Parts: sequence; structure tokens; C-alpha cells
Amino acid sequence: MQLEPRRPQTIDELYDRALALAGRSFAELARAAGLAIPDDLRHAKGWVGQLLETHLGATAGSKPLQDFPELGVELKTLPVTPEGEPLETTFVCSAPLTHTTGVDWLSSNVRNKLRCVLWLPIDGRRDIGVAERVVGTAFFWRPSTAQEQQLRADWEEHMDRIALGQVEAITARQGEWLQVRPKAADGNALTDAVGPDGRIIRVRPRGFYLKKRFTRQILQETFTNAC
DNA sequence: AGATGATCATAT
DNA sequence: ATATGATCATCT
Repeated sequence: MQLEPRRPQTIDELYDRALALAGRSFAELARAAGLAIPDDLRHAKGWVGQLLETHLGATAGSKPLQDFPELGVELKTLPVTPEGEPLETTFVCSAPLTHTTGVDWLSSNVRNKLRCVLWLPIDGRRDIGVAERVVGTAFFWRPSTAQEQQLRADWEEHMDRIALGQVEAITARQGEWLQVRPKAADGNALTDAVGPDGRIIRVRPRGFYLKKRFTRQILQETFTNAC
């Protein structure tokens, strides 16, 4: 296979290219991309995501943009079990801990990131080597009205706590579908946040993550067909 | 076993 | 430190 470094020009082109990856092993994709295959993902957690980005022509780098800005599409890999169950939560974006006045759901990063997602289920089996794992069938998703309400309700609950200086009281157990968890390089990473008395405090950076039950719901509505 | 809290790599 | 890409590893 030839690697396609061009950016896809249309949604259809992106979709076709993503579907063409179904069934392919990470070994062949890595070889085509000229990438070395890690023994495991312990020290290469974002490796699969980057591998797929390369194959689909996404903009590499650290820019705070969607993967395909012209198409308004965000790419997300989703590790799944052989039964099609999500194996991990899905990181969405970092959580703003200061300057939160005025930010509402409609203008939130969470909503904007999730407006249109190209999900790429990937073989998440840890009992086989990375090279042997394969890509699943890609699909486009936009949140339904009901799903957007689920996310909005959780987002508002989290943002209320953050705005009220209760960041440190936030637990990953909170939120039915969307949770807030640490998102940092290590325990030394600190950022500003609003403290209980309204003053600025230093805390571990946090991020919004989709709980498994949310992505499970997406997978089910997508792959459940009437037989 | 599954989820929570912690962590890993890279670029800017 | 912040953004991107996430999974690890410990605890319950």
C-alpha cells in the first residue's frame, strides 16, 4: 500500500480512506508509514493515534485545531475488545479552570470537539503484540439531541464546580457520561485554578473524558443492525 | 475486574 | 506550561 500524505479534500475522500484501513494490521500500516513499532504502548500511548493520523492525512503537530479543520472533522481512535466493547475512556479536551465566566455549553470546547467525529475502532487486545493488532471499521458520528443533552448536563455540573472553586472536590465518579480527570505529564505539572476562597490556586491540570458507557452507546447504535 | 487517578511521548 | 495523541497501573 502507498501512504497518502495528502489531506483529504472531501468528507467522502476521508471516509473512503478510513474504510480502506479496516482489517489492516498495525504492522503493515507502520511499515507503509516508515514508523518503528513499539513493543507495547506503555511508553508510546499515542502511537496508534499518530499512525492513523498519518495514514489519513491529518495535520500533525500540537495546534489546538480539529484534525481536519476544512472538513470540520475530529479523528478519534477507540480501543475495543473483540466483542466491540470500549476498553478505555476517551479524552476530549482539557478543562478550563480559570476565566470560566461567560463560557456556556454552546461555546464550549467539549461541544465543538464533538460536533463531528470520525471514530476509528481499533483492536485493543493487550494479549497480542502491537504489530498484530488491526484497525476496525471507521464511522462518522454527530451527537443526537439526546446525547448532546447528556453531555451538556454533565458539562454544566462540572463547570459549576470549577467556577465555584471546587476543582479539588471533583472526582471521576461525577458525571454520568462525561467525567473530569487529571491530564498531565506527571505529578509535577500544575496550572492555575480558582480556589475555594476565590483566590488562584495551583492544581493538577484536568481534562474532560467520555466515559465508556457513552462510547459504548455510540458503538451500539452504529453497529447494531436488525438481522 | 473495572474504574479512577496517574502517567508517557512529542511539538511548540 | 500548553497543545496534540492517549493508555497505564493502582485501588477498590
